Amino acid sequence: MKVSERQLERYPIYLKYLISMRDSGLATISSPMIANALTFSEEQVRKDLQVVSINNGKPKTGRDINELIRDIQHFLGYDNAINACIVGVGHLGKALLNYKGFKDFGLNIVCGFDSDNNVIGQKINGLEIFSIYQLANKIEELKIEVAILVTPSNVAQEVTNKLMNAGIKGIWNFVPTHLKVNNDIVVENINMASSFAILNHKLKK
Amino acid sequence: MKVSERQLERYPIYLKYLISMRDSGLATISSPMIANALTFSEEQVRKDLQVVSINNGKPKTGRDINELIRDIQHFLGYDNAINACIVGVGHLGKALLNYKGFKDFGLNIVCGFDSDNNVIGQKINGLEIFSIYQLANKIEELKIEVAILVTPSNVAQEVTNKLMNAGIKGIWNFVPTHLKVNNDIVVENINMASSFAILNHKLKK
DNA sequence: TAGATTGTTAATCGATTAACAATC
DNA sequence: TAGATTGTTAATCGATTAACAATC
Repeated sequence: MKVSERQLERYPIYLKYLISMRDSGLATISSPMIANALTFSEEQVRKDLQVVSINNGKPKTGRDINELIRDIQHFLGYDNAINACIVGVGHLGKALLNYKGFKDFGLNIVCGFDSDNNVIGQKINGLEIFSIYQLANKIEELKIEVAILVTPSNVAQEVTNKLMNAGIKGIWNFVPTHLKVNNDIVVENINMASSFAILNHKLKK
Repeated sequence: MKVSERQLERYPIYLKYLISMRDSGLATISSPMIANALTFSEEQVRKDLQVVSINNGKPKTGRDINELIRDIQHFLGYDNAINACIVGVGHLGKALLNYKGFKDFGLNIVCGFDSDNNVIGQKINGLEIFSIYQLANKIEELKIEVAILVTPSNVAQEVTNKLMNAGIKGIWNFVPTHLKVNNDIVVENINMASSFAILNHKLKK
């Protein structure tokens, strides 16, 4: 079963909503109800949920909400956490080191890296900051698969090259720079400028 | 001329690349060259650039790089800055208050808001933090159009309601919660869980 | 001139929406 | 039973890619 990226993006949104509904005491939920709450179409919700659900829904009642939550979490791999590091301990890097939400989606931050001697050796939120020269060692030792890239733009590609040499598998790139990587490396971008372009465009009409 | 959201997301990516090429001394650039650098298809690049360009490209040479930069910046509204505020001065809120990159894309952060008396009245990066009770006043006084929402999840909707009452026009939502808003309010989400779902999915196959 | 790149029009591809019989 | 919701199959919609004549 193949899923599109748009579709993948929707599952965490379903999940958040379903958890809040469960916490407010709901036991079952229907696609039209979810669709209405999240302003998706009900056909889309039904299709999306079919893809991840082990059991069928029941006509007239919908789906068991706990089962659905479990199925989505499993599908998204939340029960199989990935170790990650923060690369670049500036304002945003520090904020991400302190962010509590990552473990909710199976992302386990184990340390940070920086090139600045003033931060190397420090602990932030209990996580040690290592020198960029220790990348290869620590990635292997701590079984780090993903680097969360939050360096200044001008060094992003150079650091990316180091990460590739150090054996990283994926890069979650918060830097507004297009990274060139080997084609066995997975890159996913958080691009604030792109997101804001949509907001701004909608505002101006 | 209508543009899709996917397309809008690409323009800031073009822009970053074009500026770096200009800074390295290039005067003109062709669609195939851009396509190759950013791993887009050349047809797509050509179509995208046609939409925003005032002048046509020249067969065999391509487009004037400065003109192209100007056209994209104008199309994205970067020459018509929008005032915004940070709502919620936690780790991420502080990082965004300190972030230098916003003004590059026409976003002018003018202040922050929080409910915690320990931060109200402080200045971060020269920007004053006001009480959430001053929302309506300050939004009018400082001509704030956009709120950058970085509160805890559990108060996001409640704060959103306050923002709507205070006359906000757009919300850039960094909180992983689906916001219910009046349909004259523009919402754009930065959803880290959604982005990570894509990364994780690609990693696991 | 030859050839790379352009702009435009047509074809393909993929995702969303609609339709509808099945069923709890 | 009646009716809401399901799963599935077909239709539509929109975006990307391909084709190709025009041109610097």
